[in-house]
Amino acid sequence: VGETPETRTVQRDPTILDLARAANVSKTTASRVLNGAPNVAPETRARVLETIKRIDYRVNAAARSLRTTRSFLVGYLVPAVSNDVFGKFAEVLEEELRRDGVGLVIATSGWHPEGERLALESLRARQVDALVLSLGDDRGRAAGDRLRGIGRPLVLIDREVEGVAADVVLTDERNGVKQAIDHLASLGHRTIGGAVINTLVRPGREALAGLRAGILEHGLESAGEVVVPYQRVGRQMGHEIAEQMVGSGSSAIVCAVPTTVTAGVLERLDELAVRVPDDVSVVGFDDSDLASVIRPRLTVIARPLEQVSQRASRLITSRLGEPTRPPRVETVRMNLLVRDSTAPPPVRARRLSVPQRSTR
Amino acid sequence: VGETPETRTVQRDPTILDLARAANVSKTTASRVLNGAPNVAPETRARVLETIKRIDYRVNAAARSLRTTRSFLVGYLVPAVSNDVFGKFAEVLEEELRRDGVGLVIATSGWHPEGERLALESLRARQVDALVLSLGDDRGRAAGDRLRGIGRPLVLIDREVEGVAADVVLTDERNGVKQAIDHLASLGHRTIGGAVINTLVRPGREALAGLRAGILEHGLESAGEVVVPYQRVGRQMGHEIAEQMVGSGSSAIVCAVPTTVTAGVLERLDELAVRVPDDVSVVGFDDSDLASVIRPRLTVIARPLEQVSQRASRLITSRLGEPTRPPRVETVRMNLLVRDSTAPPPVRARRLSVPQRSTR
DNA sequence: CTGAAAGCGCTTACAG
DNA sequence: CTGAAAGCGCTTACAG
Repeated sequence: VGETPETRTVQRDPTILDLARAANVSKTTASRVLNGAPNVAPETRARVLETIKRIDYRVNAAARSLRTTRSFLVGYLVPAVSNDVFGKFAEVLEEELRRDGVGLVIATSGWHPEGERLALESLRARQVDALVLSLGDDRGRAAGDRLRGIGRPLVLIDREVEGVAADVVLTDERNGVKQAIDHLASLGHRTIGGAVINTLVRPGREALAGLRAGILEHGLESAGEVVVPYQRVGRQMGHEIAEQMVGSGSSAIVCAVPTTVTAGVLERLDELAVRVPDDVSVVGFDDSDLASVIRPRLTVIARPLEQVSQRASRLITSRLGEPTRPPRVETVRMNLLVRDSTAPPPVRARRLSVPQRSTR
Repeated sequence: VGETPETRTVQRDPTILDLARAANVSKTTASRVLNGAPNVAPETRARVLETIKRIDYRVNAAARSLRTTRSFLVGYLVPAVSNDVFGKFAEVLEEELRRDGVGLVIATSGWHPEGERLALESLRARQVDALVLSLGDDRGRAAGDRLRGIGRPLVLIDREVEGVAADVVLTDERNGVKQAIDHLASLGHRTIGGAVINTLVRPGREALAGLRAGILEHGLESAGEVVVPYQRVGRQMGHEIAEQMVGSGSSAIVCAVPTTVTAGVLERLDELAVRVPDDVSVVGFDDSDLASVIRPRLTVIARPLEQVSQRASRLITSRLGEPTRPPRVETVRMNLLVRDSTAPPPVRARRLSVPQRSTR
């Protein structure tokens, strides 16, 4: 009542036209200042900048995107953000991208192929400028076909998909597992069992290869291999691993699996009255909050999680700036962190392995 | 060479005009089908739908946003997504919102006020339709002033900011802590210490109130209160809590703090050769992967994390559909989950408390 | 150094 | 049930 139309229009956010008028310039000049273009007189620039603050102007992201065909959004497809490792990836990725004014949209697959398809679709619909992918399967034909059709820059984390032009950040799990076995062998272990994440993803394949290579190289005996499907990631799976490894007389277990699984292994070993590391040594995988809370303090082979996501973010930035450059593959090393869950094998076990040793 | 211009234009995504032409309708009709408007002839609709599939059309999000002034994006401001609890919130939130075709953009504050300001700013710039906030401080004037200026629907998770019209999902930490104390009192504990998250946030204030009320109600003795600043969330803080509580003769510690802190408490107790639960009982807060991995299995008061984020997502949906409805406040209860970290106090301690009992 | 004008791909009254 | 046209808020050649 009694208000002028102007005062009632307060709700509407100021547009670039409002800004231009308030600063007494054209939209073009206002836009130039907004985008840091060089050809603007210093006083003009200062005046526009001051006006931006005064009227609390911020550019309309949708309009800018429509014009530039860039959404300034990157999507991250991930099995579960609540997972200790993927959560860390997401966190660092977002921090890095934000410096370039790029936002991170997440979509979770829930560890399922169909969920992954849906998540990917939602990210495409969102018209992200690039995608970072922690896929649940990098081997199936479906993965490759689907990815090829996306038409946006792709960064794969620890995955290799054939026939897809993507930038890739790899971790050397093969070497990581080898480090673990070197460590165990030097402690005197002769019979070693291993659990790896499913071989549909590269870390599983590499860890398995490292396991076999290490055992062969040191002339050890394998107490068996367990492959963990994504859908079975959890403590229960760990229980089964523990049972199998104890059953086959392993004095050390390399757990190249998510930490919840390793926690299940320890849990079951404890229930079976098998002491760690006195009776059995355990090596975990990755060093997150989760691992840090487990007792005994876990000896782990750890991916440098921050480094992986930093590299992923840099690959994105460089790719967005130079869309046609050839795909890049970067590899980071894993680190063996020796703590309290590994020790020399018990005397009994050592004795048992002696005859085998001399047989060779 | 020799290609027609058409074949070279393959890169460009089809627009609604391409769709309309291919389906032999107008842009208007195409748009109607896209948005499920009712007034389209069944055959027309079928034809357009078929064409959408055939040419793999998907609507340009930026253009749609520009027209509708909706970005179909919700922002989640959070101290750290790698945190077990916030990660879970983010995950469920994304799953729920996706059903409504809404994406989730995250921004992390790194537990710092300045980081929070920046994160909030980046979310605003992203022009999200609504914001979900896990703030680091819901008391300071800054929080309220900043939030009031946002001009977008707000959902606060476990926070209360005065003078801000926001929908809110609360957890009843006061009652949760009371449940823990009831439990401890019924086990025979007479001297109880407590640690709570900082009182700049509601859970800290409520937990502290619950702690005091419970101790008073049962006529117990307080072994002291420790308040944990956000910046000090970590195991080291837990060490200090353990030392203080042991020093003041507490036979039970209520840890209404992030699980990493509680893990630090257990760690230090172990180093001090104080057994849990034989010498001291410990109650943790929240039940995540982190808590599930700690030994002894933690008795906890737990927020129903999925429920909290589901409610948050529903509040958003309803708010977006009905922007002017009055703000809603919903409260969920905490659950006491009794496991292995709580037991009757040691006999010595029980004896000590007897005289006090009879003195009353 | 500055500005007028076109156009990005949609949605939505409006008219029929 | 269908379509022509306007316009959302920007950026970017183009001209001066």
